[in-house]
Amino acid sequence: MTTVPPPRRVAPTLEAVAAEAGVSRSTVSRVVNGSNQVSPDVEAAVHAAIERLHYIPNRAARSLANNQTMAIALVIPEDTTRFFGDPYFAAIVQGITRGLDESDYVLTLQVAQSHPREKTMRYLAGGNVDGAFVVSHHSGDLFPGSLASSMPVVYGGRPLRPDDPPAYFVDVDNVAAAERGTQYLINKGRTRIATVAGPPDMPAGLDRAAGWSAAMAAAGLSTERIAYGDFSLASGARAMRELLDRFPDLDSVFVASDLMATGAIQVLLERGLSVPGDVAVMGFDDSPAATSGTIQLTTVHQPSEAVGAEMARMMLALLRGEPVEHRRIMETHIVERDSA
Amino acid sequence: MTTVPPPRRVAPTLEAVAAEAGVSRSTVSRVVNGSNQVSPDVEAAVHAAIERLHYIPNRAARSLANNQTMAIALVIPEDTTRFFGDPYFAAIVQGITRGLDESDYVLTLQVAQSHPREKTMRYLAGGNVDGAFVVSHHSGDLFPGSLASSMPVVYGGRPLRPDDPPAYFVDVDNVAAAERGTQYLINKGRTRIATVAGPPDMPAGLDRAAGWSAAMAAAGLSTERIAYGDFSLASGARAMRELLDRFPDLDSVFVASDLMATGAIQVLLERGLSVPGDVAVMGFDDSPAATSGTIQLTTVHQPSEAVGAEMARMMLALLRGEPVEHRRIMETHIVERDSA
DNA sequence: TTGTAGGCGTTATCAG
DNA sequence: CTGATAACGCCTACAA
Repeated sequence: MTTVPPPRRVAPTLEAVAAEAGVSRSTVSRVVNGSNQVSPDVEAAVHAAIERLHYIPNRAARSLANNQTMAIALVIPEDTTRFFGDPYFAAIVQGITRGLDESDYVLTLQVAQSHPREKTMRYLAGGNVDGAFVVSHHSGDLFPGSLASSMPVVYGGRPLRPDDPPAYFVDVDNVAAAERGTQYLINKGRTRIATVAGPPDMPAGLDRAAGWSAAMAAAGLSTERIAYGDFSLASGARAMRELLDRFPDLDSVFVASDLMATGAIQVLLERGLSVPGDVAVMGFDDSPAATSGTIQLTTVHQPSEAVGAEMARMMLALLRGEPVEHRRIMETHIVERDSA
Repeated sequence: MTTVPPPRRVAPTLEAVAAEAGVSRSTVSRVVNGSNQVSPDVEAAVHAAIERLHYIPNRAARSLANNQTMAIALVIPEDTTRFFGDPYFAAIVQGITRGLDESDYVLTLQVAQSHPREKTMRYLAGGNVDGAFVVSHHSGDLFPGSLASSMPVVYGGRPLRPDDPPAYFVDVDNVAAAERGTQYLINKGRTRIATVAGPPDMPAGLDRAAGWSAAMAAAGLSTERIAYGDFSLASGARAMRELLDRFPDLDSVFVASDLMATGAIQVLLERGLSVPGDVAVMGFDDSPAATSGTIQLTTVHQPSEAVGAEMARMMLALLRGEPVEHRRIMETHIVERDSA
């Protein structure tokens, strides 16, 4: 049982440093902000004083004075558990924080669960951040363009809604990547290639299904063997069962995520089918899930953490007022392992 | 290619609202802060003005004036990917955000990767937050007591270091919970019960192993069948293999996390052993991982999200200056499913 | 019950 | 190159 001490801090201020160094506040402010208009000796003296007093600038005062919060929101429009259940997002967040490390910006977490999203909007609209990252399974269905007009917004993954006004985002070319993944299966001589697709209301789900479809069509193969999951392991298993029941003749499957692929493989083995012998399976992501199962996944690698880092870079540039291209597409490639 | 508009906001201020409502700033401030010293009609008028102008208080100004940041740090002393790879943490974060929802506090994410943790410390020491949540696999190995003396700190999970000064934390009784889980196996008639323990440098790993050990000893059973993992799925598989190699006679295994249990089961099945027939397996967590595999896990349930919510409640109380007990222990119970 | 006046710690504009 | 001197938007005695 203890009560916290009264809040008022006793941190040294600019003023104190100025006194200590025998100069004016303005001068201290200048050296703190790295102005080059200060004579070397004065600068040294100030630095010494700062050191001695352990001075750290007060963020609130700074914000108030120059109207910048030095904070960026990380908006997650859904349940954290679900969100982070997908290693892809964890990696993106990792990349974002890494990308912001060098800067003075701080990340504030905004979990906008369905209902109280109003609080989030008020927070953002209240000018409490200088920009926002939006990353989600259903990116774009939630954030009015009004937001983007008041501050830089960078999306992780292509927003679902039509591009008006054009949004900033970084993503991979899911269509092309899926096409290539499917082509790999075709090259291996597979012909009855099924797919476990992601939800049709998410860009990644949509695009990967489209890529599979395109590759199949181009090869003159049937595109009827399709089932949907929601990117979770369990849904992958479910979809695989459905596929097996409806198309017992399938000889391979292109799965839209490693997590789902893991579930699919479990079902395959459970039914006594060999992988890749009877059924080859191709994943997507190259997340930790790809190598944590019994069978190492052959999969389409996408640089998730790099996507996050790129988002950070984009945001920083936007914040500096530099011109920035709206979309940044990262490279993917196939990682050959044991499942196909 | 677009450049962002100049940053300066044009948000209405207290002043503007005052003018609009025909009162003074103080009065507006009072109604905004819910003072009861305002006559109903004036209050109504002010509210109307606020509504009309879409006024939102400026956080920086407020912070500056009353020396509170209304922000709480969420400190994660490690790789996000690894951190969120464990559903337990995702759930805790979920609980924290939920618990903070009603309040005006905001969460700032501090990923203190090994090296630049200094930045984090400076940030915290700089008075940029009013408190800090610390949640990690290795909680406690990193944060000097100095931090706790300058602001409320609430840990998720018992800190590893001796309790001086006593830290605030919420956790479950891992020893007792593990004991009960092991006892369940004993009650089922198992006798050669192995364990896949967590890392010995984490409280949860330590305590659960101790619980298993205690239950075994109390029943006069051998405590030699032990292997260690790091709470990841892959490590669970690895440990299970080791166990099988060293103790081919084992008839069950108490695993310190569902994720590891999932890996263990994969290995068991792979080796042609039936679960729970040949080997019963008991998990720990009751996370989504418990029900996402082929075999539904019997496991020790711990209320992860509630832990987070409780952390938030504790923090809020601390921030209000209310007396708060240092440790809050949440209940666990066994969930019977198919693996044991 | 309401208004006045300072101050919170910085930055920015202008003289010197 | 350096130092006054206003803001920045809000809170809070103190007065009225």
